[in-house]
Amino acid sequence: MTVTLNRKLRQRQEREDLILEHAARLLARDGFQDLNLDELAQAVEYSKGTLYLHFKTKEDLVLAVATHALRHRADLLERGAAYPGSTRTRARAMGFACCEFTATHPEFFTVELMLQARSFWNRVSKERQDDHATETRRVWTLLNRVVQEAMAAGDLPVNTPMEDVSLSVMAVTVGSHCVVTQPQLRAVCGLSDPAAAMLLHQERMLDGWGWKPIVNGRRPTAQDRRICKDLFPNSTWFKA
Amino acid sequence: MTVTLNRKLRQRQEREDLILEHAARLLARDGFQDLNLDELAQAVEYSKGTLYLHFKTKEDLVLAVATHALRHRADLLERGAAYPGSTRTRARAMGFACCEFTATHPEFFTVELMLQARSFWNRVSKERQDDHATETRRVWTLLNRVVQEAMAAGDLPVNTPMEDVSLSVMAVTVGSHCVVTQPQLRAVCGLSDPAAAMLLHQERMLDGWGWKPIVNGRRPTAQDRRICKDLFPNSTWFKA
DNA sequence: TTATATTTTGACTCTGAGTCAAATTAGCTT
DNA sequence: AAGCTAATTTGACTCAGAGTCAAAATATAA
Repeated sequence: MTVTLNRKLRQRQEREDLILEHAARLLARDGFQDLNLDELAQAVEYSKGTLYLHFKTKEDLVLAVATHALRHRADLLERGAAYPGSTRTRARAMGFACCEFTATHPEFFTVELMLQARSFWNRVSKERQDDHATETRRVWTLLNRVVQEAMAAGDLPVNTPMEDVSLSVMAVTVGSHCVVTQPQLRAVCGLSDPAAAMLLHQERMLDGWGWKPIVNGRRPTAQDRRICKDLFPNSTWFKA
Repeated sequence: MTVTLNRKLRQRQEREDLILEHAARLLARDGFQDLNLDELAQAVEYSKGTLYLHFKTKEDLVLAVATHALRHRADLLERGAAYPGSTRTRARAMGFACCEFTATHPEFFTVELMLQARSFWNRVSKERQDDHATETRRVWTLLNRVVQEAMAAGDLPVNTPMEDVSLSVMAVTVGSHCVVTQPQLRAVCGLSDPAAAMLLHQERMLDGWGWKPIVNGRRPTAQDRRICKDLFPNSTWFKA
């Protein structure tokens, strides 16, 4: 009885994961607009009707993909935040976590930008909204904690507005991705490595808040290599 | 003969401007997805067919709106860049220009984010692509020039990578808007004034590059008020 | 094996972008 | 002004794809 019910729930969850996995792949390839639910149904070998047993709308499905990715992002950031060393070292480790994340979830930022649209949130179920809010809060809390600790450790001026620091780091992260990804702009400026640009901008932002730097020079690559090796041994994006 | 032709071209341009004006309004209200071309046709009192005499696709139309806004943005930034004073003062004036711009063109950043999508650029005419590239280049050149001058004036360390500075400023600008506009995040962090957040993050980014600040304190509002009064006398967003 | 409940399906509806043959309007000529 | 032709404008139509739901398929119970 309950055994059967459990198995069913598990199977349902497995199917949902399968859908999300393929959806993420197609999103990365085609973007939101060109994501075709008939094609997705074909890919997962279920009917379109079945997709709608899991998700209220296309937007709902895509939000689920985003939240799934965001959860992974929070996980990576947690690993970064736990790296031994000064607060600035940990901040950098979190920067690397962002790089690792963008490499493993190329669909995320594309989708993240959809989340701006009022119309998007109107078409989304309450539960998935809450799920997304939960993961957002996780990331937010994580950032705030490190900023807090930096102030406590004297690595950041006391009375620095904690929330502004966190917000600015988030802003520069998503913004770097936007800017570096935009085709028109890439044509104009020399196309730099997205991961490197994101890291660089994050570092300058932290400097801007007066966060005590790791070293005075600009290229402490020895430590960088170590962090990457320790935290993300399979990373492909790290250019030493 | 030529007189007639000129009049026709002028009327065509006027009609296009009318369409763009209404499209911008509807975009700000509804976003890209919910912008309805039947409704737009009704609003401008022309048929849908006529819209398609001007624009290849919905994306083409929206890109035209974006480019129109971007041109205005470049104009405002030019005014900011020409403000008398140190390079840092001018940089701040350009920050105010961004605020003025977001206030007057609320549709822009919404649309700007569409420009990430591969599918978007596939559906757009070559000419409008070029128009957009031109204005993008204007903004880019403007930023680079100020950065260059800052280095020449000794306000920025020599050998600062000019393009990285410009890119980071663009990133933090668009990123701030993204982050502050996203509903989920606004719920999590205290909702701050978007214009203020954007300015603050820009300033910290410039500090991060070691751009010599205007004063050492955090609130040089007397000069701020003067800049705003001089450049954007009708601005509604400035909170002194 | 049959009856009933649950799950899955894909043909269908409906919306809205994009098209194009027909209607309208403007320009020219007598 | 009337008639003719070219240019312009139109809106009913097509088509793609999101979302629905009655019917088919499958699982469970008796």
